[in-house]
Amino acid sequence: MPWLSHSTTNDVINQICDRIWLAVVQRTLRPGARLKEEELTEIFGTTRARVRQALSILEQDGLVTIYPNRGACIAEPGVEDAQDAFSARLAIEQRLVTRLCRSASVEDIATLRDHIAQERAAHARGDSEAVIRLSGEFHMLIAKLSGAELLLKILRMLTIRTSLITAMYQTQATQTCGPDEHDRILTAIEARDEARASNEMAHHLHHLETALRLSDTPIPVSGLREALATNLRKRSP
Amino acid sequence: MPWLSHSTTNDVINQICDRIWLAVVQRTLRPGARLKEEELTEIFGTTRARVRQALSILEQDGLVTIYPNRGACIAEPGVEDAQDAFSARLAIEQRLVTRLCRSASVEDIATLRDHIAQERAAHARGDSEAVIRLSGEFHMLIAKLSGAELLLKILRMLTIRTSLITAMYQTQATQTCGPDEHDRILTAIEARDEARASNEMAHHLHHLETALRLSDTPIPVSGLREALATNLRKRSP
DNA sequence: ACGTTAAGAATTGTTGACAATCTCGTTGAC
DNA sequence: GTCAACGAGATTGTCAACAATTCTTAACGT
Repeated sequence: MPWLSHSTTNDVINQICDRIWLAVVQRTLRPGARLKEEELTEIFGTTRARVRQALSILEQDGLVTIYPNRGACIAEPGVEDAQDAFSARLAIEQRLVTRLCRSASVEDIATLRDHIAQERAAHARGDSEAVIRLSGEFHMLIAKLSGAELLLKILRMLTIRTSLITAMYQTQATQTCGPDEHDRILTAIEARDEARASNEMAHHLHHLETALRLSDTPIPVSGLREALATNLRKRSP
Repeated sequence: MPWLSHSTTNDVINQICDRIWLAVVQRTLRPGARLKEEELTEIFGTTRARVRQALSILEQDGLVTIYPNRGACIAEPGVEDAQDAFSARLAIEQRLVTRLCRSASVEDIATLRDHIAQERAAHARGDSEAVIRLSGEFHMLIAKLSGAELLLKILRMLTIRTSLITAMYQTQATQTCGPDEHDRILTAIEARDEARASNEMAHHLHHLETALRLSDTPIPVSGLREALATNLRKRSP
């Protein structure tokens, strides 16, 4: 259920990381949002040292930016970073699906199919938060099933960037191109057609990227907030 | 001069990370070597908290593994990780050289040519430590010149893995295939021939990997140490 | 009114001592 | 002689108070 076990063995820190990461993915925390240490200690009922460690990890992952002596904020990657991230994702994920075509077991395929079913369900009932989250999880799932620890870690870093970018440059309800494309990828995997799976993945990622590129010039969401109001409080859970 | 600026803004921590990373690259620190916190505090003349932060970062990078309540050691990646790392490096670096073919300035090319000259010099005078270090730096340099922050960070993680693997599974003086192949890559970049540059890079990485794969069955260097003796002291600088 | 400056509040960074855990040599029973 | 329990020493993990920095607010002079 937690998105991904981090490298830390400490449960509390992992929980902090996961919750923040989840909040970003489902748009509860916008890029640029302030993360005060004391606030987090209260929320998670822990000490400031733990929060500090968690923030340090999240900075390594690229989810938050720590301005020395000034605090931590959800990161605001630029368009450059977005292009790099998509570029790298293309390279990594094509390799992942190719590998999965060879190594996927019937259970793996069943797992993926089940996941897509969940996506469809969320899409059908208009639960946009779940759609966004599940859509990202699909790609992480492919990495996890392919069994490559390292590639999973890298893909996580890349997904964080693209998620942030999506949160920043999303004009309106650019539907995250429903589960149909995921289904096409899975079908190719099931048919053990490496070339087709690779192509479908490329098409899918390209689709994602271009959907974002539309809103290239507009200013990031939090730019306004940062420029105008300063004392916004985060909603309490 | 420092291999790569980390994400931290703290100079001391960066220095610790760089020195350890350098020591690993030039085989002063072998995989599996113990890293006691107090020892490091003395060496770098800092506090234990800083050392702890540095170790945490290095763990994120995959250079050290931290065993809870038992201390930190230089990581010992398995052959699986090696294959993944090379696989990812291939994907990333092909993209990097392709990009560099378009964006490289004359100064960039001069920088690369100068670097290869240094490699040749080190190779000529039999300075194997410098050869290993410079050979790795060449790839990082390509990433840096291509201007992609993210890809540089990822390549660093991958290079760490392959360096560790090289240190572990290197049978004898498997010469790190001299600077000639680097030169071929640079020539292709200079000619703006994207396809050829990409191919040369692929060939180069494949060469690196197969040179390692030869010693697949043998046990990692520090496996012996870990299994037999436990109280080895690191040489003092 | 505007910009500047300075004290106070809020927030982050650091330190040192203390607690928890592990390592390893010793002792003792079988 | 072998093995298990034990305890001293060593090493890592945690915490709470203290220090340093930044942000806010308000007063002040021009």
